[in-house]
Amino acid sequence: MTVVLPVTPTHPSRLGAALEAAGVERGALLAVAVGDRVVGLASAGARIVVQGGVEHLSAVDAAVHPRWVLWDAGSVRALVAAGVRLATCWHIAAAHRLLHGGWRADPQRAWAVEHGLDHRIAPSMGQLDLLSTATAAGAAGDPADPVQPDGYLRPEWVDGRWRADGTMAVTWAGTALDLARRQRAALEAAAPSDAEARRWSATVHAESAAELLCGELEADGLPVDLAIAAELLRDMIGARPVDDAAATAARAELDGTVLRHLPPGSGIDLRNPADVRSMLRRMGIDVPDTRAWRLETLRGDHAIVDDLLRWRKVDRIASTFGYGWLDQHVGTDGRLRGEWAASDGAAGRMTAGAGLHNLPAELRPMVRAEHGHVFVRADLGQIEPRVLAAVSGDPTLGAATAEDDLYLPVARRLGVERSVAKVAVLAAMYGQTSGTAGQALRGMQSAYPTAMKYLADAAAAGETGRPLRTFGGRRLRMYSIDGAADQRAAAAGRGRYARNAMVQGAAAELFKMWAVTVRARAARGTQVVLCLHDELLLHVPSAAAADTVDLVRDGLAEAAHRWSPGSGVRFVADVSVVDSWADAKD
DNA sequence: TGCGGCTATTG
DNA sequence: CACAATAGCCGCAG
Repeated sequence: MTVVLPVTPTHPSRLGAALEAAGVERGALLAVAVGDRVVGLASAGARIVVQGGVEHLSAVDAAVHPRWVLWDAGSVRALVAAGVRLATCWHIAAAHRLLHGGWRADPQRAWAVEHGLDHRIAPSMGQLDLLSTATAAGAAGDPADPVQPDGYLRPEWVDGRWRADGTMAVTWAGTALDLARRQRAALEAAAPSDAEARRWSATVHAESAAELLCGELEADGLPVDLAIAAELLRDMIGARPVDDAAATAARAELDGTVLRHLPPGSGIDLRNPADVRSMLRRMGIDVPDTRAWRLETLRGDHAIVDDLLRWRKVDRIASTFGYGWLDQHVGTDGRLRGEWAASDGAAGRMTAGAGLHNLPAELRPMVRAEHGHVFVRADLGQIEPRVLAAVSGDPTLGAATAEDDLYLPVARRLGVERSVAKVAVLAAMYGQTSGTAGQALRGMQSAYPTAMKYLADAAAAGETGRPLRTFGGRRLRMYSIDGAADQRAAAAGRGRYARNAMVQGAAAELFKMWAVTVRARAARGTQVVLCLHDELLLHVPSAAAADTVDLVRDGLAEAAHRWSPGSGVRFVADVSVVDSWADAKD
């Protein structure tokens, strides 16, 4: 039974009371559609129009603690931009990516796939001006219904037709609610056991919260000391050029440090690898490519190699992380902001733009806590082999995780040096077959048969194009190799991809569960400012540092337990309190 | 203007 | 240069 309650929330408690009266309780799905000065809410028992903005939703969240249903990253951005920070959600796009794989997860696609419709022929706004008879027939019916007679969403609703109208906003929220429930049912149907259904559900919840976290990471940014940044850049690439002419001159001067070894007017472009290669050949250095690691060993052959490598380093900083980068991505508030994606790429890792994930180590001293604050920095130790132990259920590898350094017991068991053991474990997870890992890899086979079988099964699925699911339930679709010139090489590549994605993907799921657990428990004034695959950086008031260190450790234990209850696998984290990201760990 | 190749950086 | 990613510049095709 649907109840419609027009509410003008002059006080947030009125809205909370309305929700309570409608039977919305902790953890219940509550869809929200944020329009223009109007918000639509939809729960199992109520449809509520909120006249006005979203500013009261934080208070409602704290009081009722529902699981908010959101469509996508755009919904998250709209809420965060309005200052709303929700505790949890059901993120339809995140759930879609986990359930079905792939990256695209817009409302129309998520809706179509969950209704057994072909998303490739779904109607879109672009088609409306060239309506074919078929789509016109499909689009008939009541335009006030977001769902067409043919089952697809109406493109104009997807496009935001509902934003200005309260009744339409609640209808759109109701559509999201229907889809979320359908996704939840599909997840339970796809899970082979109750344990997996619980685990996959926990993963969707964590992935959803990670979407909220990404919205906050985008809004909050990473604290940067602009004075230190300028100083670092001045030392590395020189002072900021005053105009374009000065910039050109500085570039020519830098090029000269390498070109001085050549006769004038040689026409070599240092930014063109083919030119660099022929330049080196002229000096008697013949290389198949000019990558730094290859030139490294040839430093003594000719002075130009040394100068070239130095030029590369400076040019790289100047072009990618120079003054232009600083101007573009660091705000006047000293925060470095980039775009964040909660689940990107092959295995569902978090990704970030603006150099946040590949900032050169030499520039990290610019990342500094603000006055009265410190960073709590935490990174997981040896996460991938520990994750392999958990997901494969290998008892011997699991026992090895009891040690702080997992590679020591592995080395003892294989009867090899620690360094060899480490290479062997990594080679097994990455699918390396060549190189020095061969002998130790055979040792791995007899010492850890369960883990090795898990990896071999993943590789076999990849090679034959069978899709997989990670430990947390994320579907890994195998890309087509039909067009590949060398079918066997392509199949082997997909085998390595699958083998690695099962481990890296599961590690990403555990990491996100940790990150969102920390986010949920963090005190007011504490911000998660960076997530880097196995590392968390928190910006905290100095007085809260000690408590936050405990929180990060407890959060890892809590997340690991929720992620793999009873696996017995131990996860470890290095945690330190620092003023700068570059500071040594304690 | 878009795309593949090369290069560098990170986990 | 095993696995994953972002990003810049160059040459080339359209």
